[in-house]
Amino acid sequence: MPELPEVETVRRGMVDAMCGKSIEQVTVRRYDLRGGIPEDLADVMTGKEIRLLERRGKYILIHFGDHKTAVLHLGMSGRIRIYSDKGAVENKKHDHVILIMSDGCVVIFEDPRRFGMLYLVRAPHWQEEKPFSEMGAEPLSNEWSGQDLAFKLSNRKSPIKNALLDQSVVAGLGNIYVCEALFFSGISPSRLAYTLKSEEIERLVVHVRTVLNNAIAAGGSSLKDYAQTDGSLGYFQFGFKVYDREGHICPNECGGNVHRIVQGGRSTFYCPNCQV
DNA sequence: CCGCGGGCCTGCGCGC
DNA sequence: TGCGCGCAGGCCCGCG
Repeated sequence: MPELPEVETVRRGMVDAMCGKSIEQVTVRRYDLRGGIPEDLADVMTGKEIRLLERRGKYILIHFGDHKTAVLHLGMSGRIRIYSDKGAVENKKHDHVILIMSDGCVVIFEDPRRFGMLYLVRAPHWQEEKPFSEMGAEPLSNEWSGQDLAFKLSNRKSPIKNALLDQSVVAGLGNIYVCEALFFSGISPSRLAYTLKSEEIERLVVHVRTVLNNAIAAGGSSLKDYAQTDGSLGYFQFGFKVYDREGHICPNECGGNVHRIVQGGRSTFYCPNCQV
């Protein structure tokens, strides 16, 4: 799925269309997404005013200011499309949930692979529920630091690549941005997490933040499935240094080239020359 | 408790 | 042009 920058881009796109407005009508076309859409979703959401849209890791929280909060996750292929009025709406095969807002604007949750999720949690104590209760720090917040990351890595025997994909270590990273951050940090993805020195961990924190911020500024990355809420594409994918660039020369011009290996069943891209 | 592999779905690009 | 295969940004579960 979209990783943190794409989810943040989607959240920002949803704010104007939804915040301060109420939901007039909810249509659920399919309930059998991963985890299942709750049967009472429409009952709970209809008529509610949206007070706040918040992101936590790769999740978007839709707060109504009452005892329920809706949780949206885009899975691997989820999208949100927004139309400013009903007349402009296109119907697509995998449109699973359609929200009509009080001003006539339409918000559609589309997800071909159905790995996405939309469900309800208790409010205001949603952070006490899984997966939020087990989630690591927000990497762009002040609560995240080299010290925090070092603590999380101190007993980890898995490769640093795998550890950074674990949402309980730090929230919101996925395959792309982990590869990119490790490249900028000059750290091999195969290094066992607990062997990183504090100075390397400090570097990693800096580069994770930089790569995420740059990607958000570019509107995220558009691979096969991801687009912004107005259908336009992010363009950060043109800035990838190593991700999906197997065989290309290393952007550091070290004389080496980008390799692909498989870790935990997923592709990792890196420069064996620059990343040690 | 931890780490790994498989499963969940559909669509796309590639090679034959 | 058509078809089968491998692969994809994530997460959860069960096993060792």
